[in-house]
Amino acid sequence: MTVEQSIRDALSQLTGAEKKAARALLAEYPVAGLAPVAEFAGNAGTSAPTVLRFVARIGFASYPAFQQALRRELQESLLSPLEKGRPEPAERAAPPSAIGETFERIRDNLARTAEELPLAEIDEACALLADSRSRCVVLGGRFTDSIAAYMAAHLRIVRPGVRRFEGQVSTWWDQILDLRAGDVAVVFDVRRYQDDLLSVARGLAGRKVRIVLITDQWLSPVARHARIVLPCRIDIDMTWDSNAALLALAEVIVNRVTLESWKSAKARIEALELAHGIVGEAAD
Amino acid sequence: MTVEQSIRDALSQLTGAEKKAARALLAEYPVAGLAPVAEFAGNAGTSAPTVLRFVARIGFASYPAFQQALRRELQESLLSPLEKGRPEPAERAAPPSAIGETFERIRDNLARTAEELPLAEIDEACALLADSRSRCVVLGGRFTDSIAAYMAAHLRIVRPGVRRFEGQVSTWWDQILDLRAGDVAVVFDVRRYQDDLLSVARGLAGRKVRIVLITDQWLSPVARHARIVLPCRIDIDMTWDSNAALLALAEVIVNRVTLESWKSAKARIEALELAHGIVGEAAD
DNA sequence: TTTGTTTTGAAATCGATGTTACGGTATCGT
DNA sequence: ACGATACCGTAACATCGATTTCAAAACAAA
Repeated sequence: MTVEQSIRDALSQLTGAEKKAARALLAEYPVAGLAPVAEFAGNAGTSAPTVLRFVARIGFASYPAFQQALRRELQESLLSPLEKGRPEPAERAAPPSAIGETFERIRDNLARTAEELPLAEIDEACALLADSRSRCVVLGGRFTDSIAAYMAAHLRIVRPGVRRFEGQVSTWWDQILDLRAGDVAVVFDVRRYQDDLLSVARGLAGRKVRIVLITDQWLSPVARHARIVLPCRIDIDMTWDSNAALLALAEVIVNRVTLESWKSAKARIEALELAHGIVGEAAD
Repeated sequence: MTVEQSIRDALSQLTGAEKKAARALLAEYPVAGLAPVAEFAGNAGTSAPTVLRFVARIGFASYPAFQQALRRELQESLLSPLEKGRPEPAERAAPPSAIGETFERIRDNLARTAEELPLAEIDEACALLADSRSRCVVLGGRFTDSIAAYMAAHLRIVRPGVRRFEGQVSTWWDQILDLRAGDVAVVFDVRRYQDDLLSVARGLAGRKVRIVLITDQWLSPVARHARIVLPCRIDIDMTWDSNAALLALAEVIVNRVTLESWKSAKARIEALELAHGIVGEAAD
């Protein structure tokens, strides 16, 4: 039994502040534990006594004993460079929990989606999006709107001319007027297909806007007007569908587009980092 | 200049007993140096003062300083070799099915996340969220804000009193005043941690609001103020991180909460279906 | 061998670190 | 709202470990 496992096992029985210590250690395993207690505690945002109670709880007689165990483990793992950290999922006793199962289903959806997705279509979609001469709008339905937002937030950084349709549907029509033939629209729509999306899509198609549709396996009616259709698996047999595959697909596309238009993308990313980014770095 | 190199450079100028120390360290690098001086000296077959002279000779002010350097180095080398600063996508081989591979990585993240997530913590988080007496706010950072929105859109249906913090950060402070002790906040924050989120979290904690933090494996600083911390894998070794695991986790939680508070949830869902839903069905 | 120099470890010192005791505070149940 | 319980961090304490001193040992040169 490795120390890491002991911690994960005991985690649920730990008190609040002890959990802080546990998390800090797991986040920087095992180095965090090799520091003096005070430093460890500071890192974890708690006090030294709590850290000591924590190591006692996971079964060590003293802090030095705990550190020795860490060193010992570390030495062994360094000897077999093959190791590379990941424990065999087999040896991990995963009690068949509802939660694990749900995750499993979501992963399955991802796998099937990846299998079934027409690669050529994705390529074409990425090519369309990488062409920075055209404008680009992103929109989605009731729940998928968030995913549209996520994608737009990234795309906007990579290339110019990205807009998102949000809020009142009626205002969308005004914005459609700004679009020209050859522009690109990314539409998210999954079951409980919304007919306002459909009519907007019709409007877009009317203005010769190319539509990239990201939908479910049953295909939104928007497909009729779409240049490219990318179906994802969303069913997980629970109250709510899972849109994780849509998000993953959006991420794949964003990364791909970033690569394809790296030259301009890089410049934009750096400019934005300067104006916006550094702020977050200091936190710690 | 790594410590190991310093040693090799200095090796020739060391005295006999000091060389013993150097050899012992190189033989079990860097673990040997993480032990207390006496142990190190014993291992090397020499005495503590010699080890100290050795450490001084290779340029450290003290033994603790030397150990700190070792830990620092170790931590960096352990950070999955990927992590070190983002490589230029150009130099990255983007062979045939880059797309399939990316999907693969995202799925891997989901798998590891599911493995490493503390189930008990999720249970507790769900219990908090299923308690409809408390109010509940959802918020996220630059990119994760969309995921917050997604989660809020679902939660809002399942239970009453769900708010989302969006738009101008300054307006959040007003809304915090509406919250009472025992209310719940779901905070999404991943690397490039934003310090406005941190300060808001601090504010929330000050008002005794329970914070459920969904973050990455390196833990947002918000963790200090969080009641529950759920770390997800986000690294896929590309320009952009993948937040798919966060979304999946949000979905898992939403489904779980829906089940737990099914009685009230069912009524609300049906009511909303009537007011809002049927519209989309006909389209096709 | 003897002398002067360098190197080394035993022992003493000093400081830091782990540990414990205690009082305040939050949390939960009544 | 109130009291009981558990939890947590401050502060005092004790121990261990890093550092320094110094004298003996090893070595080199005469």
